[in-house]
Amino acid sequence: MSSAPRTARAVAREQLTRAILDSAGTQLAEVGPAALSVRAVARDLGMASSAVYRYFRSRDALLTALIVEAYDDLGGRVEEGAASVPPDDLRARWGVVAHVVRDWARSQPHRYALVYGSPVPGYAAPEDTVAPARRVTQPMLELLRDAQRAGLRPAGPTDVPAEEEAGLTPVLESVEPPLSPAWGVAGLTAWATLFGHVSLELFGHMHNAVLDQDTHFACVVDRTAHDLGLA
Amino acid sequence: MSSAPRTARAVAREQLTRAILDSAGTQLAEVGPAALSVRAVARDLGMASSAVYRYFRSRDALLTALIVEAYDDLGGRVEEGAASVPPDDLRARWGVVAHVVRDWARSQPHRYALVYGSPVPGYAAPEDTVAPARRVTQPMLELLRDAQRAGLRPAGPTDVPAEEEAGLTPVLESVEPPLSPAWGVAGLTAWATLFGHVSLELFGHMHNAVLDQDTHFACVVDRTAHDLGLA
DNA sequence: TGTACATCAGTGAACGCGCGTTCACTGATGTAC
DNA sequence: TGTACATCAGTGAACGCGCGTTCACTGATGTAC
Repeated sequence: MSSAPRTARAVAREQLTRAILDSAGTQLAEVGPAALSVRAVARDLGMASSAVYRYFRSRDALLTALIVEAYDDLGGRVEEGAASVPPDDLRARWGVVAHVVRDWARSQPHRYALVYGSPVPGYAAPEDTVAPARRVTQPMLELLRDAQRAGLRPAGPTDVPAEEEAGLTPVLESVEPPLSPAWGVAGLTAWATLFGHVSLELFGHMHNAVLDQDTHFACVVDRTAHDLGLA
Repeated sequence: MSSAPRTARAVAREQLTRAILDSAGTQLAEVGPAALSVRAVARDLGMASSAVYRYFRSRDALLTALIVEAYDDLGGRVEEGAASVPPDDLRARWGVVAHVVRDWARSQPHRYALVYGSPVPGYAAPEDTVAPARRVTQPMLELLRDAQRAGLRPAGPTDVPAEEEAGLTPVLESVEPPLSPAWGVAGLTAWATLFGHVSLELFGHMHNAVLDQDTHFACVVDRTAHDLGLA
């Protein structure tokens, strides 16, 4: 149980767990989450289907692991991206975060669809997925907090009804010092724009409308930056 | 073949076609599009599974019919909503359109997911779905055109790069007179915000963030209205 | 109006395939004395 | 260090179930003379 000298069994277990997740990830890209099959994974790895149950308690547990992995992967990249620009260049930070999300989604469309697309029927995501999911949004919230701290103000109306202010409590208090209601609404709107754009593009709704997706996305990011008062 | 005196066969065919679509719609809500099953529909209607093939050439054809029906249903409601307010009250029109989309999505989440959620793996939507899909967006484009005509201007930056202007051609020219590039970018951004918000809410990403969904949506609609220069 | 023929809806069996999960079991790896 | 025992990974058969699609066929409905 000590840390350094891994036992042969533990090493094998770790490797096979990875191999199962990788194979399942490939599956996912081909048949989608609803058709993800324990037997197909086992077949792919040349083992009995029952053996997979030594590693994942059920098909749903395997799906949960894939979801957590996807959030962690994207979350890690967003964190890295946010940290890669000068802390006080908020416009650049927003641009990097937005482009990281879109680039990741485009390079791994099935993983994006797994976490931000339609829910998988009959599957209820357990609590384990909540914390990884937050890794993606937390850097955005910190960006808003820093903008507020810097004395910036979002564009547009700044008067938020009391009812809304109360309803936003979880968002507003997810950073220290807490966000003002106006920043909360502006941030949630920008969040909807970003993920809305990526979903529409990835799911094929822009195909007949916009010819140059990269250029258009840059414009949308610019617009949202203005809306957030960052430029 | 004359119009009034329908033959008994034609009447029966129409009714059974409807019954199949209704049953498939129920299926959809329970197991999702990927698991939609011709045999289950047949079982539900008490007929042989092979009989369904007299009505739909394949499972995919059935899925296509459901998609077309969903777009037509939502599109019709959006059209009605847009027509239900005074033509020159553009702020009200945007509000109605936005709320129609969200209300429809919340009341029929599986149908919303079918058309705006993750693509169904292995299914490629045929050309037949393009026109119905446009029914949803066309009233929004006409709203933008009317705003432009009325001399309004979207908030934020109005200088659009030439590259983007060229890429937006399909959108800009989908109404008469065509939209300016600034209106195109603003409109596409608002579109992304609207559908992004609805997807995030419906797919469970707001659950831990926002307590009062109705109030928050009203705030987002208000923000986008300002962003479009409508209020 | 009645009859002969063509069209169409629906059947049931069949093809070839898939799935998640459990269970008793074998044989290898790890651990404690 | 060597041995006895416990733990664990992996097997293969089984349970009970599902699927899309095709095909030859029956019997009812529609049509043309």
